[in-house]
Amino acid sequence: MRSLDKRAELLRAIGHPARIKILEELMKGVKCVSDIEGFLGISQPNVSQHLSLLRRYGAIDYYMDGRLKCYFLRDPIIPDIIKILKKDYIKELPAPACCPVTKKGKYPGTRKH
Amino acid sequence: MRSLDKRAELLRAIGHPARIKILEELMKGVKCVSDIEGFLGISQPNVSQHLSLLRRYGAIDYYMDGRLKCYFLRDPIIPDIIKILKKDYIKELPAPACCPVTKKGKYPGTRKH
DNA sequence: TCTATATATTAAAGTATTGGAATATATTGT
DNA sequence: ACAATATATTCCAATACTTTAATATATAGA
Repeated sequence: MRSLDKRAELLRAIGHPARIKILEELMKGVKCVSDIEGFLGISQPNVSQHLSLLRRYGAIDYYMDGRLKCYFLRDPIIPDIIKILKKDYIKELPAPACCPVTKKGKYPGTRKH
Repeated sequence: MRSLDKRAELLRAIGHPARIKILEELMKGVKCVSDIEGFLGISQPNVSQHLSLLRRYGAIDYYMDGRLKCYFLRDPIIPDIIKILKKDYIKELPAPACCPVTKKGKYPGTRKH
């Protein structure tokens, strides 16, 4: 299992609108840099920076096809996370039942709200 | 479905070792602030700051029990993400088959690696 | 009401992330 | 070898995040 630090790192690597969009598009299939530049609408150097970061964290990789770099998903956790982010959750988790026991013990006072 | 920006925001809210640990512990049950201070081993004000951030993004909430604040998970996406982060993935995603078609078209040159 | 306990807030300082601009590198076709 | 295309890198200013330290607030019990 990933260390706590690696888990945090991974979430931060994914946690940028441009990078989430890149990963979502890569889920549909391989894309070269100019494809990505096309749907992101940001500068080419900035696209490269985001791709480079994602690759640094092992989320994606690429191979050369002529002079194109074809990027694809590499870390299998990515599709799982992307799917969950798109999921619709109808309601909040149920609040815990009255007066659960914390380490300090169930406080004898009355619940305020 | 959450907007792209909200999805990024959420991942960044979770993406810190202390906050991941907090959420993991809250999955086991309600915890008050001093419980959390106990297992994180960081200062009480810093714990409060992390809790406040998680609450600002709707990930958690609390109720009062006497003078204790009992924190619990609120956003149902949290357990799903925490579970995935702990999952063991044995191998990388398979590299795409040779010469897939990108928007620019399948380049006629030879693959370099 | 006074005190102790539990938690929150604020400010300041340090650190990391981001995007723009300019430039560099690599590969193909000529 | 040269020009054109595709992508990467570097540097920098701006912004955002994190932590520490000090202080503030709220509640319960005496």
